Amino acid sequence: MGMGRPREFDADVALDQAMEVFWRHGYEGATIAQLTEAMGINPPSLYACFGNKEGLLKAALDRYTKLRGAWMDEVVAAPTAREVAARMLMGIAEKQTDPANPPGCLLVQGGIACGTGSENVPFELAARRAQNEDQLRDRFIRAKAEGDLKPTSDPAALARYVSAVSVGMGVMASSGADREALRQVADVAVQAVEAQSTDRAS
Amino acid sequence: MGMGRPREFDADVALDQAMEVFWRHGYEGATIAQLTEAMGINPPSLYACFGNKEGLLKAALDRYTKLRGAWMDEVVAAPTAREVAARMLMGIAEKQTDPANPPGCLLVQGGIACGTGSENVPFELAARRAQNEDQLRDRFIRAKAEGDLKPTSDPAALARYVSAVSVGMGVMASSGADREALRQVADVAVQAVEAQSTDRAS
DNA sequence: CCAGATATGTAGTGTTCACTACAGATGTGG
DNA sequence: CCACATCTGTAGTGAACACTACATATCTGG
Repeated sequence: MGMGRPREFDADVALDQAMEVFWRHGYEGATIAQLTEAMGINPPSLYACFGNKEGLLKAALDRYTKLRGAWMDEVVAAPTAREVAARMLMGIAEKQTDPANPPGCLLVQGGIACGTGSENVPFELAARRAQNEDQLRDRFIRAKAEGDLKPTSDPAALARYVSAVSVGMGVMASSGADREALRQVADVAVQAVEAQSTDRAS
Repeated sequence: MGMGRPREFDADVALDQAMEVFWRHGYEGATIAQLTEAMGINPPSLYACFGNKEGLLKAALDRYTKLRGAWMDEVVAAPTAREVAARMLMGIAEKQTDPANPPGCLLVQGGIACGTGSENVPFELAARRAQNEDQLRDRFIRAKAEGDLKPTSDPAALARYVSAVSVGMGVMASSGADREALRQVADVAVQAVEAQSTDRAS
């Protein structure tokens, strides 16, 4: 029994192109024709490899979060909660206005509200955003235990806050806000985390 | 020359129903069939009254911002910048989890990314969000002039920040965050505005 | 070189979409 | 009661959609 004809395209390269299309047009706004053209393949190859349109989105999301995982690790490796928030939000200001990608964040642009039949697309995106929030929360729990955050602070609320600001910045970026505007937002936002921090010399 | 047969439905009532459909499914996810059913009319009535699907969206957005205008006036009527931000964000926590409406904000859920042919829908929504931001900015400019905000503060950046947090909270609400979770985010967010405020006894 | 297995390109499939032609209904002005 | 204008319901329109049948091509194992 042979192993069949080998695939003629690189799935990861194709996913990078698909990511861009979903990023720019959203799940429902992206058509199979646009996706296949960007990926450089024909519909049967797409369906053989990813199952269907939603399967392709999930694969693209997997790749997206995998690519961003290393960066998130750097973010939570910062020495203080304040610095974690600063790295996170300043990094987001950069990334969401990187001309190499569509503006904003795929986990938001992908689809916040969808039509009947695609209801779980928003859930899928929300779940991936929640992963980042959980990572922040765990880091802030540690910061509180270390005395870096005040005893009265709520690490889960802080993580949710930073996550909310990130999402808001992404929407702004997608509607034309430039890098400097986002940096200013990040700068203000960090001050709330600072207000929850202790005054220990760093 | 007669005036023709009178309309059998109330345009505002119909718009309220259309708003809800756009809010829940987004512009592209909402179908004419869903809209006409919710509005209790047939397609020809819809097109005669609103032109096309995009015209209906604009009319629904007009009604949405009109209904919310009174509330925004109350928000900026607060005595201090801090109180403005608190009213705004706490009010948003309430509104975006009001079971009478779909979760989140129509100006975001309506469509952040759209397919080819609907490119100006995201622009349209962004323009309406910018109106709120401008209103906040003007209020913060006044607060700075009054000595309520520090001389080093940037009213435009503060307004952009509050707007970003609002949007982020809306996305969270749409993905299931409950009222208490949003209140906590608002609570943290206000502290950044507080950090930009002077210490005058209020 | 053959059999089995998987990938590819062409050319569709049925369905759903936004939108409308048309005929009948209901109003106003004379 | 009539001419005219606007609305309403029925029943579609062509286009675009996600997805696929099928013949052909390219691999492995024997």
